[in-house]
Amino acid sequence: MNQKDLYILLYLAQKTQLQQSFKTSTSLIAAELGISQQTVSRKLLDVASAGMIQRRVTLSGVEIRMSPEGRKHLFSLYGDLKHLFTAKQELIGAVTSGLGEGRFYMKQPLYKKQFQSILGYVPFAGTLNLIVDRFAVDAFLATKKMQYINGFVTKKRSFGGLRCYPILIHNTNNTINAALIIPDRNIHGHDTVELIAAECLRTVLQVKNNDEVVVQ
Amino acid sequence: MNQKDLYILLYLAQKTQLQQSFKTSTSLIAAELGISQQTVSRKLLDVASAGMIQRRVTLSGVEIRMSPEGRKHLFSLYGDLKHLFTAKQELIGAVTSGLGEGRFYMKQPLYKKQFQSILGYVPFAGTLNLIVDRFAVDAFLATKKMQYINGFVTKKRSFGGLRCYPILIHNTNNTINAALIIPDRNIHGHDTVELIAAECLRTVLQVKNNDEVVVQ
DNA sequence: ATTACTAGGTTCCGAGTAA
DNA sequence: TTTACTCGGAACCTAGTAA
Repeated sequence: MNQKDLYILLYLAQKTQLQQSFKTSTSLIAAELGISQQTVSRKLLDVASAGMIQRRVTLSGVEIRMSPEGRKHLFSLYGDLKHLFTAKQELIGAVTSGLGEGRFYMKQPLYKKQFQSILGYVPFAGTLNLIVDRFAVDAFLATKKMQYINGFVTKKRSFGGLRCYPILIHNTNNTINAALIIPDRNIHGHDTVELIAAECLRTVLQVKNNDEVVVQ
Repeated sequence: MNQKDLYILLYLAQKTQLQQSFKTSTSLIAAELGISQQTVSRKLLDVASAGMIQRRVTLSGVEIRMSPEGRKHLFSLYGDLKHLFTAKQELIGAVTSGLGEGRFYMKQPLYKKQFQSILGYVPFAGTLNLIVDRFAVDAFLATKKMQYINGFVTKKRSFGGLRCYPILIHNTNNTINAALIIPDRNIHGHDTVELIAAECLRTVLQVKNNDEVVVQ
């Protein structure tokens, strides 16, 4: 079967739920897929001759079933996608110096209270900054659960909200629960992320600037 | 993006593992996919302008990344396939009279012994025969685990092997563990399957000929 | 009403080649 | 070496229509 006809097979798989037979007509499929009746007729013949479906012409249209080969073909695609989406995602970053701002933020009681309830611990007063690939961050975070830390206002100034992703951070020295945070008012570009944990990450991981750590 | 270009996106998803960037060249992809360099160049432009990938031309080729939209697109496909393949499969059949052969077979000690070890019980001496859709059987059994019952020879005659699938059978009256068996020497067409259980299924399910039961 | 053939029009592909 | 344009030819799609 031509790779390009995959969408036809997917359509038929949906309609047959992979096992029931499906009574329809070429013009009905044509209307649903936005192509001509003639093309549907031809495509069904193609897909059937590739052994992907069983096709029977009746008085009132066509009756279609997925064949074992068709199911096998789609199952293999399913396996590939499953592998891609469930593979352990990780983000590699190099340690860099923060601006010392993190320490100030982490001391705010209204942040601390929220972190305690979301993460189960009060973070160490200081963040570990990592230089990462901005695109890799997007992809990595897409697979992680986000929890929002609300901003607030004090007499002196206002503090913005933060997106907080619980993660695991490790290098050759250690592995610890931590959280990746992205302030709404981001002082870094998207090439830098901040990590917080119950303890001082620099100490626990025994890292200095430019050392690599892995976030999972 | 054109539905037909899905195979390109799948190829790129594999190569990038959905998140890493992937340095390659149009001619390299062309060779791997068996199409021309020119077509690859055009397809990459198409897929990129559909927002599915991020593409950067470098001195030595192209660098490709999946975009969030591309991942979303594939994730939705993954979800569809997952739904299809993990949906609870069931087989509906109508009770019919056997030829009384089942009872004879079920009395053979060498079958009984194997059933005991595979199913955990000695089946009732008699089978319940169901008329089913032969294609639906294939599809249904494809999702089930098969266990083989060996044939054997006695002084009087030889007995063939059986394929045995542990299943759940139910109707409005009851639900019980049972097994679907398909003799290697099938006396029925593929339109009939035989079911065995610890007890007499006709009695437990309170069924007579033509009543419907569901096999899961 | 169907499916599916033929014919012609459109799209798509790839060889050549510019940048 | 690249990517990607032009353009001729191949592949593909759909209108018309037979069965």
